[in-house]
Amino acid sequence: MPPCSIQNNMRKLRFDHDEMTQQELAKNIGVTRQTIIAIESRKYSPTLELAFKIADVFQVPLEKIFQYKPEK
Amino acid sequence: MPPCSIQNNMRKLRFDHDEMTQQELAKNIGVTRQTIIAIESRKYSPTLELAFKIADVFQVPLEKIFQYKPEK
DNA sequence: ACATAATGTAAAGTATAAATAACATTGTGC
DNA sequence: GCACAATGTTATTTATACTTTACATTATGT
Repeated sequence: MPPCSIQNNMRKLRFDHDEMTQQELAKNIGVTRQTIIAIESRKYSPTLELAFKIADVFQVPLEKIFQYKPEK
Repeated sequence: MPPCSIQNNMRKLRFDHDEMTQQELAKNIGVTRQTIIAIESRKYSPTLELAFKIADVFQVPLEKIFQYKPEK
């Protein structure tokens, strides 16, 4: 099913960061693990706040993690 | 009253772009004028999709428009 | 003064992100 | 094999972004 229109490479970033688990990431940015799962699997897009927080954790610019892909 | 934690300089960008009106901007990105008002006045943050679309219209990187300011 | 364009404000409804909880799957090590 | 950690799935609920409508304010021009 066509999830959301925002791509991301959080999985790669987690593993590049000492194989950080979803649980750890969730705790770092103050959300639940389900939210991480949903974003990684593109069930839905994160809010802008969350996107910034995630970029903060990985110390990369937001656009290096999230890319907008218009549906068509 | 500090509503949302995301700052932006959309007003400046609109006027820098030939005084683009809220109505025009709204139409360009496919939302209503109320949404533009709410975001500009920081009643709430845009979704990540919307933030990307706005950056697209003004042809600047997302982070040049929106800055995250953690509440403290 | 009047008309109109641009911006602002507020209420009620819809859509979606995030929380919470319970259970299922996959993988790794012992 | 079993135990446990990490990830995935589903469902229900809460919070919030966005829409729609209607009306108010401010500015500009004739």
